[in-house]
Amino acid sequence: MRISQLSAASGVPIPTIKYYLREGLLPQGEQTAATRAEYDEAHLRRLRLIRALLEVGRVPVATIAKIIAAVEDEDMPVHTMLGTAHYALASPAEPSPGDAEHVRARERVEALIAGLGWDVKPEAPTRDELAEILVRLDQLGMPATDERLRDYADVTMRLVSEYDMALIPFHGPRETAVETLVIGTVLYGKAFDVLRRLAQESESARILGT
Amino acid sequence: MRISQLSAASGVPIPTIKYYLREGLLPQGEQTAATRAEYDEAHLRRLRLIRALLEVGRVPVATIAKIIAAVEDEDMPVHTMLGTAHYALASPAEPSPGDAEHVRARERVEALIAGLGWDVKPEAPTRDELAEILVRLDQLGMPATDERLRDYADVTMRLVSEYDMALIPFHGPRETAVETLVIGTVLYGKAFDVLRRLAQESESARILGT
DNA sequence: CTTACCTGGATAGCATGACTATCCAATGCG
DNA sequence: CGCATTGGATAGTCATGCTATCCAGGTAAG
Repeated sequence: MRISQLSAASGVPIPTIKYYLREGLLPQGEQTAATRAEYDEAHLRRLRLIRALLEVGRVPVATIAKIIAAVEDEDMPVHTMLGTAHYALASPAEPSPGDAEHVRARERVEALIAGLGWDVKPEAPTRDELAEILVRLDQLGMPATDERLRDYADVTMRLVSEYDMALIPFHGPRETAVETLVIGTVLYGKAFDVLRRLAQESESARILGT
Repeated sequence: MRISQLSAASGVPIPTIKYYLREGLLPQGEQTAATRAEYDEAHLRRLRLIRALLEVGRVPVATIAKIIAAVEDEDMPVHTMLGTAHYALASPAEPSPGDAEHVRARERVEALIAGLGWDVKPEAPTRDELAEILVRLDQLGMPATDERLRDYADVTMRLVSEYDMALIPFHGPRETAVETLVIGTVLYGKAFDVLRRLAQESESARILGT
């Protein structure tokens, strides 16, 4: 299919598709002539993934590009690729990881992870992300209790191991594994968020008698 | 305290504080003279809330302004105020709520909510948000099973009723109730997200034998 | 006093991110 | 044959969230 058909099938304007091609989010089509290239189903699928990450997950274009680059680097082993993709989805580095409050929160995070017996790399950016949230909660006068964190973590792990990770085809094509991981992280993450807000509304109505 | 002290105490630059004042995120200080105003602890607290929502939750300034406006409208009953704040936190309207796919997904959402016995207003934007995610998952060839959605929802409701809503001082000052709700939605929502990513990393390491 | 420094208020400018528009020469289909 | 389409390149746009500059009135240490 040509670019105009790819555009029609996906609903993405041609200039935007060209932009994604430039940014390396979408692989080049197969050149059939100097001014003609063919696109296929894989491009359409990739385009849908890009739009889902951008529009639902608000993942920056630059982050998507990093993930794609890891997929396309055939020399990278699958677990490294998945790790790269995963870390790319972390929020951009927080400003504070230096002060005393953050260090203390960071220690609470270490203790939590150790207590759960989780296997998380010491340099995972996720650790600082969580610590930063604890700092903010403290500053707002609503510190998170160990019990609450622990409970959230237990529930999270159950769902992750039962669904998110159980469904990843680790030994299939690399592209598919990353796709499944990213969809699990971003789209189901968002689904979780929305369900939480729905549950909050329902509980609020129940408590306040609508 | 004067603006320079507020700035020093919060770490937010003076021009940024002035910007928040202009946008109505922060109430005016008490004017003590034509060119002098006094700020207090409430301003500092509000500033910390704003920064947490912006930096951790990535909530747009315009959305924060809407929430503040609801708090400041003394005529608005508490449950209306909480509803307003809550809906303001929904993602900006999705583009598709018209086509056939979305309508079908929307019906699945209705069925889910009904099946759970949740009390959610028919016009809640959250319904469309969830439907939109289901549409994307379908398009990506990874449709969400009813079982998975149901399981996510059950777990979510347990945590929400046990923590998020249980801790809201519904009958205290209106400002505090909204603050608690918003923190519960945004900061704990983010904490959940980070815990999920930590759990995913740990599971991935376990499965791939690191 | 007085003089250097803050203030609050107003206006304008900037950086980033995600597009969108315009050109251009080379096709290629009818 | 001739005109719409294509790929590639370059530049412009729009929304956000600040940041910088001015200005005149006010404060406060010496």
